[in-house]
Amino acid sequence: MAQIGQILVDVPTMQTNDPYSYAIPAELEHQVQVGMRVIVPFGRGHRLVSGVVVGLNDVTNFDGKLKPIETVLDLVPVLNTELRQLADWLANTTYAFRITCIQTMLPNLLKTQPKRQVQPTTTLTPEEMATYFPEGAPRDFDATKLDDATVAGLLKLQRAGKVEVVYEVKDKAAAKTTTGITPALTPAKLQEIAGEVAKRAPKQAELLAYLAQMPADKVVAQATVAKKAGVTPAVIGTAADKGWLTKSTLEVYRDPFHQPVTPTQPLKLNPEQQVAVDRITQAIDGQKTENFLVEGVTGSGKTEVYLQSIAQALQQGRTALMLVPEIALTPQMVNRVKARFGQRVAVLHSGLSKGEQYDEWRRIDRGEATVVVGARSAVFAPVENLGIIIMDEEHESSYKQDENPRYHARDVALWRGQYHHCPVVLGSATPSLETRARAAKGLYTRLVLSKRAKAQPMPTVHIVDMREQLKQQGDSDFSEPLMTAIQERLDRHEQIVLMLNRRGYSSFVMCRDCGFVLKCPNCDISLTLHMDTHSMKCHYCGHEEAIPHVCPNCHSKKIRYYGTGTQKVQQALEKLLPTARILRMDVDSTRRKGAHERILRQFGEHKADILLGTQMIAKGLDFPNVTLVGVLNADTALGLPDFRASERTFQLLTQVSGRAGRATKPGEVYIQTFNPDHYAIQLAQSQDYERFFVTEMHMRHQGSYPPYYFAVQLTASHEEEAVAAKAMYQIVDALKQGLSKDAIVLGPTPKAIARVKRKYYYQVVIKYKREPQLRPVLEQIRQAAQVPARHGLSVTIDSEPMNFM
DNA sequence: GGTGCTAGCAAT
DNA sequence: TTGCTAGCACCG
Repeated sequence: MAQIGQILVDVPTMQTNDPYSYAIPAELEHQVQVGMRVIVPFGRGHRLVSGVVVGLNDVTNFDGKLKPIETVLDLVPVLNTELRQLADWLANTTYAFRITCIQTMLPNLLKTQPKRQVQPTTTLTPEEMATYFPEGAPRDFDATKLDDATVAGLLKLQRAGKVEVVYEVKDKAAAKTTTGITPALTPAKLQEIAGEVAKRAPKQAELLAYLAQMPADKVVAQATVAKKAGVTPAVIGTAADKGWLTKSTLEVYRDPFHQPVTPTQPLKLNPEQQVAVDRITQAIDGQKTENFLVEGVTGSGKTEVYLQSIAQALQQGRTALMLVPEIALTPQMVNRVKARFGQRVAVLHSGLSKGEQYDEWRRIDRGEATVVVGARSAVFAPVENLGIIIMDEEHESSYKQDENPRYHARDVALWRGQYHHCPVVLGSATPSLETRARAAKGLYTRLVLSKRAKAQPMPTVHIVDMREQLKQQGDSDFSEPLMTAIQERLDRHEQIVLMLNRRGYSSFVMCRDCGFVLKCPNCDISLTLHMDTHSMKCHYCGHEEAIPHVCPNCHSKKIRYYGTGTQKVQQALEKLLPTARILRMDVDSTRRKGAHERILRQFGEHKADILLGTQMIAKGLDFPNVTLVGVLNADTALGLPDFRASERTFQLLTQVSGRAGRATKPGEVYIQTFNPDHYAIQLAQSQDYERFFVTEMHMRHQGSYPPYYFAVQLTASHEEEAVAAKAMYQIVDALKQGLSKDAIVLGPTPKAIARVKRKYYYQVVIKYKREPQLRPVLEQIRQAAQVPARHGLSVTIDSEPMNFM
């Protein structure tokens, strides 16, 4: 039996990025296994922290005295070999701490919560009690939440030995339980007693009869027994007292799916779909790590290809993982998978409560669910024996996490595909340039679905030149052609989707006399007007203040609103079309849990004529009665200083256009723009992805951008601008010394939004093709950033960033 | 991330 | 000389 455990402690620092050795006490010898969470003492005090066992052995090269493991938190390992290896790989490629990677992979409830408290060791004076323990002892001791005087006072008492600090590590993992029932006697005996009590206690007799036919080794929930036997829990209680049955604690799963779904059968495939399914299933059968790009126009039946490929994997006795963007994880999508695979499906996404997430995770971990559908973090689902991994809407930027570890789910999916020798299928109507370029190089097998499955025509796309509109009819959010088209649909009782592109655009307050714009006191951006709360809000830090009536700068009363928010558009639209029923969907109207689904359901039931929303309406919606899509401002994102601006605009316009005319009725799209000649808009009109790809690749080549170059972004932030800037200049020096002449180092520059949450941001972008020294140089920068991190300077490294701004 | 050690400094 | 604070290495 192993004497020593290698533990990764839950302290995210450079020095603790390698495991520490701990002694395994005799009583835990048979409990501790690799992959389990433990609690260990750490540091010079008696602080307790949680950790994860990453190795067991009998020797260690640490020659000090080992501390013993305090507690084992798990009965079964929470991380298998694959996920432990994956965590190491992730830490290396994203420059994140190993423990942070592990935490990211586990469901929320498995993250432990350390708690620090203080309690008196001797009798304190009444004054001391009153100042430091007004609510009694022990009390919480969280230095970040207490004022300095209290902290200093308590530390003083501690030095005097009058109080002590105690630690606790709370494990939040809790399975939901219910009372379970098992018969305590043989069926014959139960029947005998039933006969005896039949006259006096008919209910008890009924229960006994039910118990008699229950399988002896099975535990049934009390609620089920009560319902099936037609008795109240009280009767069961009496029966338990008489020794006829035993009660036990039964673990149950919280079921996030309340409505039953009608099962579906595989649909007939068109020739293109058939080829795709054949190629993918070949790879599944051959246990081959072959990666596919399924490039299919909206409505081409990608989902059916996914479902039939999954079916093949299941038939081979293997499992399937399907990733979708969070926003597309609507009941519509989930139901399609559930309808095909029923109880075998587990769903993971942020809409579930933490308890539900944990339960779904355990169903997967125990092999009870063999199909997993989920958003980004579901790529870490503990599925074993994977037969296929699917990533829908592969180009979505939400697959990249924008906090540590800054991983891209696509890379993780490819890693797991290699580990399991199974195909990875990337699907999109508008693949990311990176993916499409890799397919061109032969790294992915490209499968094209060019035809709409139900043979509907593609929608007709019109471009409305808003410069002309401005000259003719003045400043309005609605052009004349769009209004005519809307009116037509209203007359025909058809539905309309209107999209307001919010990226880089919002309504702000400006003074017409002096040009003063109301800005956030913490961040470097203007405040956004919110009519629902009648306030000005900062979208970066959440700062909120009253709407000014007088200009704070020149005291003029001519302070007005500019820009276009969804609320303002809704009001304008209501004025123009008083009879139309309008539903609004944006960050504000969907903040409450379930609001998103409710709005979509209402629209699906035709309880509204117009769905007005931001980007979130562009994805995955399928409403047959929608025959018109209007994009109010196509080009607001084009002006952003980001090399992906064109790609994003093209993708968004193509996607939202796909919402029109999905059934028998033909669809029309109106795109309002001030840049009608821009290639992203022109090619979105002709729905020509290939030409867009070629054009954009040319632009990327010209600018030495991905996918021609790799990119790493480094950011330094500090409350004082000079500190952040200085740190970044030092980093640039280190980069220039360590990297080859071929590496392009851009910056340092202040970020486009230089100040967020009271901190200033400076960044550098490295572009390179081959840079063997990159990793060691970045590791060195990371190491050097440890010390100043104590003084509020944070340095982040983002490999292949999604936002260049 | 938290801690006790150490150096440096001011109050006594 | 003592008391306190800031900076810092270290935690198994």
